[in-house]
Amino acid sequence: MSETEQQPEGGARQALRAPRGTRDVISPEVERWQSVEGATRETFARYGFREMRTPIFEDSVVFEKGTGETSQIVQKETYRFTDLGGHDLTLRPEGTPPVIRAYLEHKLGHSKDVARFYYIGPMFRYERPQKGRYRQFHQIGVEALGSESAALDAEIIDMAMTWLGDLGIESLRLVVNSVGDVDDRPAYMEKLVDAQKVFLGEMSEDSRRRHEVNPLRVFDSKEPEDQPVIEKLPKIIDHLSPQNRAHFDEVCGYLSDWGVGYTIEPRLVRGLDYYRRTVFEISSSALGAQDSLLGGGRYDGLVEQMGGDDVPGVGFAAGLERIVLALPEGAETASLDCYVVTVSRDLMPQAMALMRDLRGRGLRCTADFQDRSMKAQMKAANRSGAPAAVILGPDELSKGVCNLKMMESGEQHEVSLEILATVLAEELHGTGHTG
RNA sequence: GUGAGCGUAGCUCAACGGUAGAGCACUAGGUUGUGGUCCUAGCGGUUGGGGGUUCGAAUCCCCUCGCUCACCCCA
Repeated sequence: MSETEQQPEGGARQALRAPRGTRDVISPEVERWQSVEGATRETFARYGFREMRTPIFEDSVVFEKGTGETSQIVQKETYRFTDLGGHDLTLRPEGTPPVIRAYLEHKLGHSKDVARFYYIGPMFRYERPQKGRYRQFHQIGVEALGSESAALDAEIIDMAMTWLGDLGIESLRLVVNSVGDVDDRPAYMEKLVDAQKVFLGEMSEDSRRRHEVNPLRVFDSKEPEDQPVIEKLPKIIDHLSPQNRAHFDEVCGYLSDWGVGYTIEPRLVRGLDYYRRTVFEISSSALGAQDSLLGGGRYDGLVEQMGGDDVPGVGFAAGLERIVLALPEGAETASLDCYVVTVSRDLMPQAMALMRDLRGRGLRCTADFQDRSMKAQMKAANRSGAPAAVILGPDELSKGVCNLKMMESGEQHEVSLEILATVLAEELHGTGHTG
């Protein structure tokens, strides 16, 4: 706990960097994020979900009650601090508890309709960074509160698969399982713990620890030595109560009817403690060790645990960074319609006026602001990716025209300044450069 | 928190004990008003930071910071 100053920092100038585990999302990557976000909003809207934006920090109790005081996330991975007013706050490590907090705070369950929300935003966990894992990462999540219908579970799983498929992500693998609830979980846990005790000597050190902390997670072990043991342990899927078994079969029935490919994975046990009954996970082989793109499940009981009525819920969260990583290569779209080039620097006022006019008509344009030679401006125009260059010189201006040069073909012709915007729009449309 | 690998110009890399180089990129010129090819020239690094060994360190040793991958955990 003792803080020792250990930062030589000898040199005069130490480059400033983004904090460990955080990153800057810069063009062209940021355009990929934007396209994912746009497609996400459209897809979710088709299923009746509305966006909810909650604060990125909450009173720490929100996560203690929601995520769980004993969970690893809350115990070891939160960015938790006391603000100047003495409030105990936590940067949100996941999206579900804040949504439920807001649902309760604003009495959104009042109508008894199923409340459907989605969120997109940063989450924070103090972990060792790795491929597809960051300290500030971004999640896209959905929550549906107010129904325990298996149809809802199936719909949400279907939406998740449709969504990721529409984004163009290939090699998706959907696994589903049921982890039971109060009806069958306590009895099963006893059986599981007893069974594990028999094999303790054969289990890895990590799994012996899991046995103490969270016996279910032994199923998650990747240790080779644990695999034979796991095979012999009782599976919760075989110990479900009749009603939970029926619920799970119904979910699977829907998926089968719809042709959604899935695998029942008895070993799937999600990390968060609040999951009940249906759990699912979608992974992609396009990623490394952190191959889980999306995970979710039902969390009946969580709303009550957070101080509300007994409202059932189901949802999922997906990692935006991982989705972007798994995305297929896409063509870059031009971010400019034209680049304005002047023959000499004293024409800058005319160039500025022209650009104001073009922008007013909805066209995207820019120019060189460093008084560089025309050749340099043309190089910049080329680099900018703009499909067209608009050239202004004394000759053109005296005639009230400009030279419109299409960069790809190299063709160039005079166009009256008055109709430039229209002509340009037509040219761009014709060549599919409207991006 | 644990383990392994790696940090040299904007980028990708070379030099592996004798005071740092290439390609690409960038800038300018060849073209007195025109980019993307070509040619020429130029800019650019106290080799992540600190300490040590040595006559001499990018190169060897230690510490530190960071990156990467994996464990863990999870999106």
